[in-house]
Amino acid sequence: MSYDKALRDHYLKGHEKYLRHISVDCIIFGFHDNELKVLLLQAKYAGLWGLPGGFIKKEEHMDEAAKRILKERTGLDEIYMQQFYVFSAPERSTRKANQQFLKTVGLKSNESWMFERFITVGYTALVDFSKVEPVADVFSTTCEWLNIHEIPEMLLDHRDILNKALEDLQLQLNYHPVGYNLLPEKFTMPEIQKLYETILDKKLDRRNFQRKIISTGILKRLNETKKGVAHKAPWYYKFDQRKYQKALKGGIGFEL
Amino acid sequence: MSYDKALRDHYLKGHEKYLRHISVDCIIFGFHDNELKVLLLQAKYAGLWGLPGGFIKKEEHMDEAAKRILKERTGLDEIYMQQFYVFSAPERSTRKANQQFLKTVGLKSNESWMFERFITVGYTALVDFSKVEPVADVFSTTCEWLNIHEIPEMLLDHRDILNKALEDLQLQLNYHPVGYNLLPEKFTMPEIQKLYETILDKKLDRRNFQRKIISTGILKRLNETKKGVAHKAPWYYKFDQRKYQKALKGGIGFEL
DNA sequence: CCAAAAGTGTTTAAAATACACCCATGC
DNA sequence: GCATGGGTGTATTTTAAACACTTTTGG
Repeated sequence: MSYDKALRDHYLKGHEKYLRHISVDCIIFGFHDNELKVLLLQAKYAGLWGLPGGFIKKEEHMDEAAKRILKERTGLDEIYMQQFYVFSAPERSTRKANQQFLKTVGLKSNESWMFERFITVGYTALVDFSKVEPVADVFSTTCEWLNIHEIPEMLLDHRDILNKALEDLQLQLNYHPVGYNLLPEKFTMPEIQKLYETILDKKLDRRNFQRKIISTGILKRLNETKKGVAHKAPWYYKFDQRKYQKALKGGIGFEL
Repeated sequence: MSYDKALRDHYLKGHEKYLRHISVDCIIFGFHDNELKVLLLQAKYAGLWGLPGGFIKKEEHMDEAAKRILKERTGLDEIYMQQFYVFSAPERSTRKANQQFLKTVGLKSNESWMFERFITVGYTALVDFSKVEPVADVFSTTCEWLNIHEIPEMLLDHRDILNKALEDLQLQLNYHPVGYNLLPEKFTMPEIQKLYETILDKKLDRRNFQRKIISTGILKRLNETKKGVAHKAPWYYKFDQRKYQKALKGGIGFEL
């Protein structure tokens, strides 16, 4: 099936496979070069950036749909994802944004389920930047990591969704351990501190941070230090998987 | 239009008015006789109890749908409602639960949008028990307040939804002021304390509670005490609307 | 005047914050 | 040997928890 044929098919018959009116949008966070990144797609026709998203199959759990979408864009599997909010303004999915697109596939706006109203559920994922191989979807020219502080204009209400996800992430930080997927297997104390500082967008006291993160018990110090730095070598740590998973469910009580 | 005609119509043509596959369920909490109550409906045919729910009109914001449903069951307007979770298991809305119902309206299960799969969004509301006049919907024989500790068997996954709502409410207590709708216009310190104790399901220290709740600034003490009690008369308080609303948005930081 | 329940204050413990000194490494 | 940045400890402040005595009111 040719590219355009497949696309036409999706527009005309996608509703036989997917639930109408509901979509899922994923906010995929990564951490690299001491910066918080988010994975975005650049739309073919508008040129604007958008969140990786998709639809729910007729017999699929919404959580599974989110994971499937994540896998399609990143190749990653087995990632913890969490819904954080439903965006339901009737004017949020405007047909205007897709007029260009419509022409190319030769459809009228009343011919496709894709131009009906959509309510979207936002999901967040925290992933290992280095393990991601971004893959664009059929609507997009490219899929890339963008610095959280350098986000260009976005499609529809995606900017609002991203902002809400960020807020949510900052709140999550107080209840759930964060970092397992964002950091490499082993990491130093300054590295995990920088991650927290980046997410919270504020400086933290080095010594108090260390005391608190240690007191949660989710870290294990390795018998190994970082080499090749022009100062005292920091220890490597890794997450204690058992306690980390326990904390993911039960929560940890600390504030920063 | 006769009752059965209207119902048949809803089953056959409701999808022209409402979005398919998405519903809203409301967990409406009230406080009375020092007990936390929840407003439930008893289904006509199964006899089981269910949450007040409904659908989203084609051009309606989901928040508006929730408020409309609340109003239909309680008569109340202008109530703060909040989405707390989306329930999306594909097996959650089973046709089996509605077989009895099907017969009475003389429909086959593949004839109505109502028997397709539904994803539901949970909303919570905290309302003034005394102002509610419960009204059953067309699927139910009765609409009543039930004590949170005496909930009978419920429809579908409604018990899970209720449990999640309760958890959410307990968490909310740490961030948002609670009580404006649950308590009468003026109330005493022991009364609001009892409310918090009921929601959290644990005893709180009288003196420490008072100090904390006062320190939030959301209360104003009136120049009036409760009369006719065989002991020292407690002061009446009311909420400082300006600060209460501010705290609703900005949050208040305290734990109990 | 007594029982019941509210008002208020103090002492103690724990947690968060601020801060200072020492140590290892590469240049 | 010195600049850089990490490791560790301690004093201080703030917040939470535990607790006791006094006050008011109806019966």
